[in-house]
Amino acid sequence: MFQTFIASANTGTASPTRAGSSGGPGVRKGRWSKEEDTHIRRDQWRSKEEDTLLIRKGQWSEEEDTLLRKCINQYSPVKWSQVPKLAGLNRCRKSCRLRWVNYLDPSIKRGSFNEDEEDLIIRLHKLLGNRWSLIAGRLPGRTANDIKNYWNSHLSKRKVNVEQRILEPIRPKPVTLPQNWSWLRMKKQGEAEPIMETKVPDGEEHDQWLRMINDSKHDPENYYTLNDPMASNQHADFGFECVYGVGEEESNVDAILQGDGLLSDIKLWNDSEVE
DNA sequence: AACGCAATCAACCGCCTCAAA
DNA sequence: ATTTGAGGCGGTTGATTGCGT
Repeated sequence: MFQTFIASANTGTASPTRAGSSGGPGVRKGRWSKEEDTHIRRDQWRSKEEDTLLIRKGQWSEEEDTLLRKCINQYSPVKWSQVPKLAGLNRCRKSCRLRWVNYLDPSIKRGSFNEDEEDLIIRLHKLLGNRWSLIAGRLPGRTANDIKNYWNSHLSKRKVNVEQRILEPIRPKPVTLPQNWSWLRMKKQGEAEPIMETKVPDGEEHDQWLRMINDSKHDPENYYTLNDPMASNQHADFGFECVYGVGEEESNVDAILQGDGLLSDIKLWNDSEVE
């Protein structure tokens, strides 16, 4: 089915113009050409078992896609290390996995990102930085690779803009909140710049907010002191968990997203918006 | 039509973590 | 305690595509 090629025993390379990791004069470097790619060459990701094989690289053919789809559908859940063998593919496990998770998985959403998704990516990137898989986890049907590519090709162009609005990813840290509770202005400790603005919710959402705060009061892990922000004009020292919900980082993010209403009014802002 | 440049994105690379041996 | 294998991740590359000249 695939071309075979006898590799050099020393270098393991399939092309006479290529060498092993040590390289050397006259040796071609950089991306493998299409022509070279028709040869089957070594794969650095491979396991010991795979080491005995000559693994294909480069663009996937329709035939390979079909084999991989068939294999996953038939054997799922399956160990990726077994996929090449089961599928009859001369690809390494990692290549198979990547092809599936980034392209073949039927749950993957194709097409351009809409405004909502874009907005969500910006907000999540502000919170999480370049943790693409976490971000992808909150955009159904989108892969980490797609989001990363989209960020790098589209959103990073607006980086200057974004950076004016977002000073840094939010990290749990104690802050002092001002007396004006119609909105909260949080400041980075020791710095003057406010990093975000949000409104304290009212009505039922306010009750939810207070419950969350009260619950967290009794959590010995919390490092902040707490006053009821709506009950008085006192200052209160908070950790960001207080705003986002107490727990692991992920659940904090969930709190932001699920608590729409509680926190949907999170607003990125620049200096011109500061009172 | 031909060329050059920029943008896009699939795929590769190297590293990390974790579990099992 | 150490080694090994597997899965997963973010960064990067380079082929392809699109667009302007």
